Amino acid sequence: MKNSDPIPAGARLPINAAETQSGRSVDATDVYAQIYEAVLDHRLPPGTKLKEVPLAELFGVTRGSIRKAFAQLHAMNIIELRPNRGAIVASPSVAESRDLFAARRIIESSIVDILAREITKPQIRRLRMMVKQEDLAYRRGEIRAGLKFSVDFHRVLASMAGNSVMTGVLEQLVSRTPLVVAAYRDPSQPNNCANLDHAELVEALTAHDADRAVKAMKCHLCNLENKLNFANDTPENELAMIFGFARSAVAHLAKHP
Amino acid sequence: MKNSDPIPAGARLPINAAETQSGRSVDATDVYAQIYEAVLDHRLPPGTKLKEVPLAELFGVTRGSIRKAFAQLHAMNIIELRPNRGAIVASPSVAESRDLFAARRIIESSIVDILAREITKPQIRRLRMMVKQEDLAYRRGEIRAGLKFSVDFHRVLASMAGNSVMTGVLEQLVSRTPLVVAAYRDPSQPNNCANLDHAELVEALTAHDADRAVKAMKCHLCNLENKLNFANDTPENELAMIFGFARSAVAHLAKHP
DNA sequence: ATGATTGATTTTGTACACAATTTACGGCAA
DNA sequence: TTGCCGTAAATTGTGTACAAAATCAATCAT
Repeated sequence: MKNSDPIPAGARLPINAAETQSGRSVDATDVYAQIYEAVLDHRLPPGTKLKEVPLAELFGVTRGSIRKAFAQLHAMNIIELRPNRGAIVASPSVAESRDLFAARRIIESSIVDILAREITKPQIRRLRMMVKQEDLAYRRGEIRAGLKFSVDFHRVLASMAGNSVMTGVLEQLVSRTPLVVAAYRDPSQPNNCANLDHAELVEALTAHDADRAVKAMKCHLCNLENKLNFANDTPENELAMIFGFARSAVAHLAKHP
Repeated sequence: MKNSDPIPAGARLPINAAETQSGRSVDATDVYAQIYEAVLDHRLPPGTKLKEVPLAELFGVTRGSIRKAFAQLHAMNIIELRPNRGAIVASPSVAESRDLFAARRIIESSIVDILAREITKPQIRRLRMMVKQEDLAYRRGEIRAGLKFSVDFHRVLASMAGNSVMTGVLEQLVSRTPLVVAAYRDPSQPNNCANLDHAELVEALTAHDADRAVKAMKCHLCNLENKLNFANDTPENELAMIFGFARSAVAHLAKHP
């Protein structure tokens, strides 16, 4: 075992080499999507080193494509790019994580405020359907699928407000959120991500009650944030928890195993 | 004249080759900054084609560095990257431009709302100084410098609110704004960018009057937007203006001369 | 043991060359 | 003229090789 794999075993990316039987070839965009998905459902925890050559071989592409994907992931704040030291999955600080939720509260409040006034019947139907799908997934125990529906709910909400710039902004914030959850998830909490909150929000929108919708959104985001455990400054760091104090100095020992 | 230059003559980038006498070498980050600045003060109008080889020679770097800078500029929505067809300075549509201003109203309103409550004396001093500098620049006729101060005022405001994520979001929106102005500027309007609005905003913040500050910010952004001429769908297109109708069909003829 | 140093190995950064694609140009026919 | 090809030039895309840097491991001194 001379070349220890940077990607945790048992948390493999779901790629069977590249362009094997499927015929479709893999490019930088696909690499981006695959890595993003892996981060989304916590198969790549924060701090994981992403080496170019192994990834290139895994996807069956050249290092150039990997680097291009890296650049995009970096632009979305999903990975960190350290000069001459490669890429690692970003591990957002506590402050950054709180800021992220605060930003989402501000932006998504505005979105539902707008939407409550002008939402249409077909849009309501679509939202109801999404909530139902999400619920179904969680009931079935399909946590990954549920999580994706949950995230997409917010994306769709944003796009319905009809402001392309706001949609783009929220896309970035929503993309970063799973990373924060991965970093600070409290194992004692259940992870059926507040599906009831989504339902309540849709009800408020149906009633065209902007205030209620805004309140529902803020509550929802606060609920999400409150489920996290920001006690220790160093995400995914057992040592700090064990010894009851959190220092950056000891943190990196546990982060890069 | 066999190889017509894509960069308009007389609108040259302000680079004297690269690493000539200065000693400091030029890399992708510098390229990014230079191109961004050129877009900021309208030396590179929307639609301008950015060819890799000429730029690489101009900056004295390899094409790779140019491409890296392109990727970053693309992530900030400053240039458009068309597969196999190179990069052009983005020309935001009317809808996108309006959305941008709407987004800024929402986000910057929240920022000043927060800031009005917790702004400190030193922060107020700093803002006053910036307004003064800006004013001075415009009075001297230094439009470029004034514009930069004007933009930085919003950046600093955002950073003072103390939310790093919001700061980053606003950075993107602020960066895109000069592009919209370049695309839809009304030549009949003066371009001393509403310095009085900034002063009023600082007054409101000094009085810790959140409502007044929010109103001032919204007014300011509306003023900026109203100065633009969205009449013709095709930015920088004289033909459409001359003939009194704006069609995409004829637009691209004028956009890529 | 602990810490520093050196050399080997791994990993990232970059230049260059060639392939693929698009664009520009000129001739030819309607 | 106007429109339509076909060729040539220009431009972008990509793989490869090599250079630079950082990491790792073993050794040695404290």
